[in-house]
Amino acid sequence: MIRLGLCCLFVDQPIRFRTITAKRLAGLPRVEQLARINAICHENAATLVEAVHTVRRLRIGAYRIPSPLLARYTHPEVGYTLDDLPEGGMIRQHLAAVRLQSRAHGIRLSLHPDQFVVLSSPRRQVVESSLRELEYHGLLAELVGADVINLHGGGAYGDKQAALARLHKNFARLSERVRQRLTLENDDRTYTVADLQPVCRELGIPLVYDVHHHRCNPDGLSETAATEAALATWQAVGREPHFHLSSPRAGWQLDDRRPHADYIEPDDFPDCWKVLDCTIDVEAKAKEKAVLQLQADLRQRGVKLWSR
DNA sequence: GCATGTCAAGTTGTG
DNA sequence: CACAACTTGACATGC
Repeated sequence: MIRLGLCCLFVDQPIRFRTITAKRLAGLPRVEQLARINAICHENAATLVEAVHTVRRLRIGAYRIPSPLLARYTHPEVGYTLDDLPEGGMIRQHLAAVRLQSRAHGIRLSLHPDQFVVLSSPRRQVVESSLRELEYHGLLAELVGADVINLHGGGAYGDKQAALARLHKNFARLSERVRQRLTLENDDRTYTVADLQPVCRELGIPLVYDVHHHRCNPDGLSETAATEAALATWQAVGREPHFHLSSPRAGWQLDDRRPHADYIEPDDFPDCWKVLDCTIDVEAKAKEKAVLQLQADLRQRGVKLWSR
């Protein structure tokens, strides 16, 4: 059975997450900073409850939580912990409600730290801030019950093997709760499935196969072979596979096919995925509308879809 | 009122 | 060598 996932945001549904910049907070006294952060985090946690509820109502089986949910959590100047916030307890309660709701309804939750999180960097500061950011994701994942923290390989710096060796070494510095959730994803410029598979096997972590990135950044593997390679990493840990799908905004024939389209072109859905039991995050600008449209298109083509 | 620019962070590839 | 792309809302500033 196929489970399609929504990534972070909604277009039609009235669900909006809030944020604040560090610069905006910088001039305020600490108490005032924490009050502003508290209001945003509290609202975002309540919004997340609504998001999961809405996803369930729309019969969408997976949801990627926005990383900045707890705004500026790891910022060196204005960072904080939940215990620093006046309503930290309430925020924890909302996040616990998300965990219970997602478990009760079988909705799979994931996180995807952004491009600043790089475990392969030769720069110490970059690695240190990445570790901090990943620990924040680990805390959030534990509180809401997300089983995937998905990361890219990062830069190559002229030597992929050396870079992956650094990633390998830095992985050991992560807490248990991050390590048991971390996954690696092939990207559209540097690391392919062929590059990442050995690292994933060594680390005992799963590989998130993004077929759109594979089409932009090929490695000689067929889509079937890449799918098989990724599947093996999920089977090794006894968990449901997780893939990514998107369609190019400007068509496959143009130079730059990396930007994502509003919707998924059904023909871009790999045939070899149609019979799998797996989660597929839909990366499309039209967000929940694109997920619902693809569900309808796949159903029409006889694909069995998750629905409850 | 509306358009525009800025905001923590990394890296690659283009012009 | 500078800068756009990945990506999005909040707010300040200027017209």
